[in-house]
Amino acid sequence: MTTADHGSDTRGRILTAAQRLFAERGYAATSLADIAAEVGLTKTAVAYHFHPKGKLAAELIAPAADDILRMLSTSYDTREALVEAMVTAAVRHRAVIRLLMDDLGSAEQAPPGTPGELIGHFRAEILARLTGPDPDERATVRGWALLGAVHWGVVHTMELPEDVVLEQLLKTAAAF
Amino acid sequence: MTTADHGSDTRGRILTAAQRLFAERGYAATSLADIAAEVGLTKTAVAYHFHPKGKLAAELIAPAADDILRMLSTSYDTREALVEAMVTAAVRHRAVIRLLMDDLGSAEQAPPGTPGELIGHFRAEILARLTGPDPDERATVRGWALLGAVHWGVVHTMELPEDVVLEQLLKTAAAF
Amino acid sequence: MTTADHGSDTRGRILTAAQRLFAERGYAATSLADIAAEVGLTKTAVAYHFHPKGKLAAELIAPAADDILRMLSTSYDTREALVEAMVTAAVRHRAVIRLLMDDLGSAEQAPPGTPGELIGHFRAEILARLTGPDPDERATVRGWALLGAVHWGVVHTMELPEDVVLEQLLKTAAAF
Amino acid sequence: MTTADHGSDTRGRILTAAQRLFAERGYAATSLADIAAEVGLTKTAVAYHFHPKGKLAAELIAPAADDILRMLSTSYDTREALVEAMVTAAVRHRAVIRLLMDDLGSAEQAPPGTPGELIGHFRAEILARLTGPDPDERATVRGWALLGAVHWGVVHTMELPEDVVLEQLLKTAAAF
DNA sequence: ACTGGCGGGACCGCCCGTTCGT
DNA sequence: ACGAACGGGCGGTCCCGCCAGT
Repeated sequence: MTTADHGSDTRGRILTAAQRLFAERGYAATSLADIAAEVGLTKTAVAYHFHPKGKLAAELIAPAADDILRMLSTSYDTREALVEAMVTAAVRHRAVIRLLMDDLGSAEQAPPGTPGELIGHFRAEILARLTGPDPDERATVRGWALLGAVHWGVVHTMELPEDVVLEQLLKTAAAF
Repeated sequence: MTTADHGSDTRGRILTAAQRLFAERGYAATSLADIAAEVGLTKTAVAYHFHPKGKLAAELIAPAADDILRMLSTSYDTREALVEAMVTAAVRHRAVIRLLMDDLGSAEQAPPGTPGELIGHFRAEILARLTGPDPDERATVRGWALLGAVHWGVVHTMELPEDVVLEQLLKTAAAF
Repeated sequence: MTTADHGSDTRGRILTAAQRLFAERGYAATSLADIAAEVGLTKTAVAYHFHPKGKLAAELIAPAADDILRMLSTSYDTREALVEAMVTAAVRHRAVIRLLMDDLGSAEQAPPGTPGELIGHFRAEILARLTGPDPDERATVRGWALLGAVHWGVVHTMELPEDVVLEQLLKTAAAF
Repeated sequence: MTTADHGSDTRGRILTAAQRLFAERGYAATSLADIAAEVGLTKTAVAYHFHPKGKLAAELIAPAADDILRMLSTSYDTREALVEAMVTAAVRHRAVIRLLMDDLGSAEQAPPGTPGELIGHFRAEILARLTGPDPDERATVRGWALLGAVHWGVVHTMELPEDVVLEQLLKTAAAF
């Protein structure tokens, strides 16, 4: 209605299926055929809509990436505020957080231009914000630990209500 | 020198190379050819020593798996003691912890008998120990978060001195 | 022309080529690449149409297997009638008889479900019908000899006219 | 005792094992490793004694081949006499007849020099003797049928007493 | 918008043959 | 005489990408 969703929105259905499968098996372990089968199409149809495979991931993570980018360009008064923003973003985009923080960074060789490159920078940037400039070794460990806590806390609790996860994760992260 | 190391210990060199590559790219993303190239051999030579590919992973994680198993069969007085044991084990085996906690669980289909199955149980068991029996949703989130903190805290700080990582991670985990 | 033959009937051409090569070299000794080269395709294209390799064999022997099955479920008045039916079927399907009676039975491990298993039963069943129930050793030898006569008489005379082979084989078999 | 059987006659044990496996699975489907395992050796040991794999087959079929050659250079008064000689030879060498008449002829490409070439000539020669010079199509069919009868009658009755097989096969062959 | 057909490439497993060393 | 170690090559499977149709 917003614009014009032509034919029962195949694109959307592909996106949804891909999101699920990527979240379950990971990006590299999910083939176009798997996705196609899930939607009831052929591999070609999927490839038609999302040309190379990477574009599927790119489109899925786009809103999340925007949020993160915005977060990164914001200056928070306290570390607590930053952590809160981070956790909130992670929970809101939990369906694709694995792609953003793990999968694409390792799976692809990250040739410049692909999302893979971007992922690497994300993690590095967020870590930098968490640890401050020129961090010592201990701060680095703490930073990664926090990132891991949020990541796993979100990824492995997909079946739990979103607000519960958010609330608890905020509490947990604050303890760091 | 002790007994007779025939080919300047090719097996060991393969193991070392594989450990590095698995840690960097993950199990599934590392081919026998990659490992072979790293050691200066052909795929065939690698396959000769470890056949099939899974045995390589199995041998790499064996000591770590033993430690974890021992940990799981031990009853600790306090939760703190359990966490400490867990963190210590994770750090000591940090070179293969990714295989143990992530990679094999997703990569392989986990047909019964393969290590993949074992991995799944590991995580579930450890989580159960952390959260106690019949946990509520919040405890579950906290449990996964702790696991994630340890995992990432170890995996992404491979170039840092082991004792520093251990010390800091113990502190961080205690805060949970 | 009838309906729509898309790619000048590649499937059929593959089937034909495979039939020839299987008959000449045997199933196991014929690779997908061999077949592909014969048709002017790549290995991939062949695998696309018949996947896995076993399906090629399965499709080739299907009509013959049906005939044999029908034969086995028919009760003939005289032994002569049975032999005649057997010879007729063998000659009619001479292009694939090697697959049916020899190749698949030995080549594949015959894990239940594969055609290999079926082949073994075929031979055993036919033999049982020829020798009658609870045969003595001499009858067994005679049975196998008849089977061999038909098999070789058909397989090694592929370039001879079908009706000549049939006629002569019927005469020969009757002498048993 | 005749000469000097050095080390518990490893050669002989390899030969025996190979004979069995070749008879069961066929030449191509039997690997050097299979044979080695059967004898309790490594592939290398087998390869040491029989250099390429073909020599194993060659040595196994040598006595049988000699018999056949002698048969082919003999002129028999009647066709019956020829058939009798043929059947007798086949039964006597039944353990390797599959190699002689089937396996090597198809498995190897028969590059000149290998036994494969020889096999092809064997069959052609024997057929020629059976059918006479310049045979018509019907005689050819009959010839192959006889060959097949003998072959299968021998190959599929390996567990039966040799004399029973011989006696019955002579009778059967006479009916042709 | 969607499909069938096909190519190219990579990976693992298998097998034979060979060079060392014992 | 025999074993450990290693190379080269092939076979089947899977996956992504492309092109011509519809």
